[in-house]
Amino acid sequence: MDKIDALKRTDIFAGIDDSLAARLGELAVMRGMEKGEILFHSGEKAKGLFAVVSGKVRIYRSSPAGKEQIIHVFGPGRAFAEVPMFQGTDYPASAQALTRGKVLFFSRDGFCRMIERHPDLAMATLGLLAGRLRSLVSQVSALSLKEVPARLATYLLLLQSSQLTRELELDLPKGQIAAYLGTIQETLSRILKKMCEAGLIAMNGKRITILDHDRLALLAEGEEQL
Amino acid sequence: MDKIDALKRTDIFAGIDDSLAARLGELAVMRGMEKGEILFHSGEKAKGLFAVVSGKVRIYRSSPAGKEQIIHVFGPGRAFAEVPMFQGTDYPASAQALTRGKVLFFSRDGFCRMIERHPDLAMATLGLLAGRLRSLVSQVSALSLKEVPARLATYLLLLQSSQLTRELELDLPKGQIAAYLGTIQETLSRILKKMCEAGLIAMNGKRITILDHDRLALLAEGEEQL
DNA sequence: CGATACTTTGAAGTGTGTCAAACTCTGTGG
DNA sequence: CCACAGAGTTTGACACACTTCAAAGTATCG
Repeated sequence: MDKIDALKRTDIFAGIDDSLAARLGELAVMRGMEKGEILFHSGEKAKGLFAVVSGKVRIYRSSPAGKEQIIHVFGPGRAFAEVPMFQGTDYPASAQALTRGKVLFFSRDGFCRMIERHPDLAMATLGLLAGRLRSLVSQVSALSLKEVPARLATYLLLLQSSQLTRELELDLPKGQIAAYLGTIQETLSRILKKMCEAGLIAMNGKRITILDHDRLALLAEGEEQL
Repeated sequence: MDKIDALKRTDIFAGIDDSLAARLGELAVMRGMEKGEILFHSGEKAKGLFAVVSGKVRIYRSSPAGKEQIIHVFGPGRAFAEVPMFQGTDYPASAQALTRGKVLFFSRDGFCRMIERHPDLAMATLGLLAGRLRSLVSQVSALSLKEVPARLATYLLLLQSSQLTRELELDLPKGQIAAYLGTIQETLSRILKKMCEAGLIAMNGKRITILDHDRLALLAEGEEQL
């Protein structure tokens, strides 16, 4: 896939006009990534902005003790590392490839100059940041207000909402999902088991079927317990 | 309450500087809403951004079958419809006033025009959102990676960094601080006591003195325990 | 000075993390 | 095709940080 095509498929640059796309294309560098590869570390000086072309990238932070909290997981078409473009200069979190794939890279200076000159690009970026802000706010409240079962229920319902059926396939290994939910594999495993026993879901490896959508929603709201 | 005041109390524009606030203030329109009033319908083209000044607004979607799903309920200070506003897309959900109240409205056209005329407004708003994202990222990771003592230590050091002396005054009732740290009054109280006993701080009501800055910093990093 | 809000302290209960081990699945190479 | 390695997953026993519940103590303000 060529660069211009790829960048038109990203959330930030969707809908831009051709001449601008061409110029951004000159700016962009396509690069491959291997599974497990670190794209940047938290605290490092930001060199630029990324957009996923193929594969998956996780944005996370780790504690000295080695525990990790996943902040986001981005798939094709999603841009990341925008924050240091506009505030501060170092990455607030680390990025690692979850799979083999490709990313587009835009250097910081070039991108900033583009934004200043093109108001609609600025608007698109504002939209992107506003969306991120929203998801982080709900992540914060979930982490501090809800217990793991409620967070898991929310996650399952979110995954399912993008499906047509009552089935869903976990898009990440369970350990990664646990890290996203702010917990660990073992706890996740136990809670999934409880959910099965309670008749809320059925599980078969990575495939999960929602059996009782309403009670799962109650659980997600914290109005009911497991 | 006047417009400038109100917009400074909103989540997205909190911490905005005065000149920017003044310019946004020109753009903003304060309007009343009656209980039950529909502010916009899902699928409508986004005309702008709202922020609740007083009262409550619910964001909901209704299915073809007539069933309604409430997605959010927003109270004073919360902005909504930012994403579609910045992206120029349709409203993905509907908004209805749950109570009598007031909202601030920022029209998309006006905002766009202002951005075109003042590119620095775009950069400033981007910087604002980016800064909030940065702090939210830290909050998310702190909640799951650090224990309460470490979060509290971080908070104290943050408060103190804006002071000239080693003393600091708690800006919120302790119950509120506890909520911010993702815990409860009682726990906070106990940990403060422990910190006193360990000689890290001295406490006198709402006034706290940092006695051992270095060890507090180690605690905040999770490198040491209480 | 009394009422209300805030804070502190104690005892008991619980969700979740830790450690350790067994188990399953997948793909690889002999 | 089987055996093996390695990652991912599940399970159990145990420890502990934190919450809950309850009550007493302390500020603050009319």
